[in-house]
Amino acid sequence: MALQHAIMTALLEDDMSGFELARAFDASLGFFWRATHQQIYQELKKLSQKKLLDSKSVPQVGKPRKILYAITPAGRAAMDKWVYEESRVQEAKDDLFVKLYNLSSDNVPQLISELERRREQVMQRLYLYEKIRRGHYENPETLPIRRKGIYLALDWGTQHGEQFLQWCDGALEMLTSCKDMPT
Amino acid sequence: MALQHAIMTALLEDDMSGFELARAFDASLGFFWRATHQQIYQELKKLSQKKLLDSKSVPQVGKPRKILYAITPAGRAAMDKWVYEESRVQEAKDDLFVKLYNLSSDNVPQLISELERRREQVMQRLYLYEKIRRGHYENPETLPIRRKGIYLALDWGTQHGEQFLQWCDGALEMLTSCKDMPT
DNA sequence: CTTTACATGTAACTCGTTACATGATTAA
DNA sequence: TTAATCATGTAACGAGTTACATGTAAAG
Repeated sequence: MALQHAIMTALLEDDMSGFELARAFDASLGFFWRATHQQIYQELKKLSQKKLLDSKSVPQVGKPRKILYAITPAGRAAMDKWVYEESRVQEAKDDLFVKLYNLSSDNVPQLISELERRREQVMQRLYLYEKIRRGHYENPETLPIRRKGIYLALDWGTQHGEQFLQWCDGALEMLTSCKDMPT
Repeated sequence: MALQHAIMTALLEDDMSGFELARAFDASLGFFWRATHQQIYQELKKLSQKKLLDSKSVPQVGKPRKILYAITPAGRAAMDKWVYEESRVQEAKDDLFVKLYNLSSDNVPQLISELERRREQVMQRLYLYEKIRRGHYENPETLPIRRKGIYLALDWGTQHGEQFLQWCDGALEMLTSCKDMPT
């Protein structure tokens, strides 16, 4: 049920529409909890029904009307409570490693290209993190406390990405040597 | 649909019952794709229906009967095909970082203890990896190719865990200084 | 006689994905 | 008039979780 909490997290900063939330997820929170717009719209509806969010239709000039959501006092209380609760352990789910369990002389080239693809994706993500860091998190010690939390999350993302690249290089080396001298 | 593939991966090595599979997941494959016994039993049934697995009831002495599953030629073919397919990007889903986005002077102590809890869990996992490595993967270069893949997966797990510990220490330091001098 | 390990399941529910559907406004 | 951006949804399905249910056999 963390998507609901991720949505409310974003709404603590600013009132937003479903569409704006979807963009906000793409730009930041979604690094740690991905969501499609469909799911966001559904969860917004549920949160409204539970009175954790208020909604109002806002007409716009030159654009279709949007539905703005704002967190209610009950919503804030629910968030405070949630942060206090113990979260369950992160779930390990990644095809890539299951595929590695299936490594054979036949599929080495396939796994090499899969790793190269992942490597490229992770590098792109790292560029993005670097851009955000330079733009908003140059001096972490001087940030207000809320921003420090975000900084720490992004810092994890950065280190995690760098670690992946490092591992990936070693893995590619090993796989390449498998390909060259198959047994 | 990767749980089905993870199950077949395990069955490539050995015929197993649902119960044995659940244990195998706890001991190794589950590091990368967690599953409960309920889900495993359900997926085994589906895989049997699709003729990717054969099942037979095996009586045992001193224990209840078990249902042994074996991968069929069609199952092997499906696995080969799956490894060849492009896997979708890994899904980022972790409460912890969403909670960090909610950092405030009120919940700093809570997040500190959450991090300490995680740190402990990761250390335990690292001990386990280390034990496995010493037992079975001392000389990765000399392993048969399939085992090299598993080695690489475990190696990723190890590096990933170590990276987390490192990040965690930095994060705890920052959070502790927040607690000491609140603004 | 009680606990632990072995062994297999069902039902209800929530979460997440994919495909489909609609429509306004602006710029080329 | 066509494409791009903004904006909100529904329906069907598949994946995953939680709670519940049942029973055998060994060991203490």
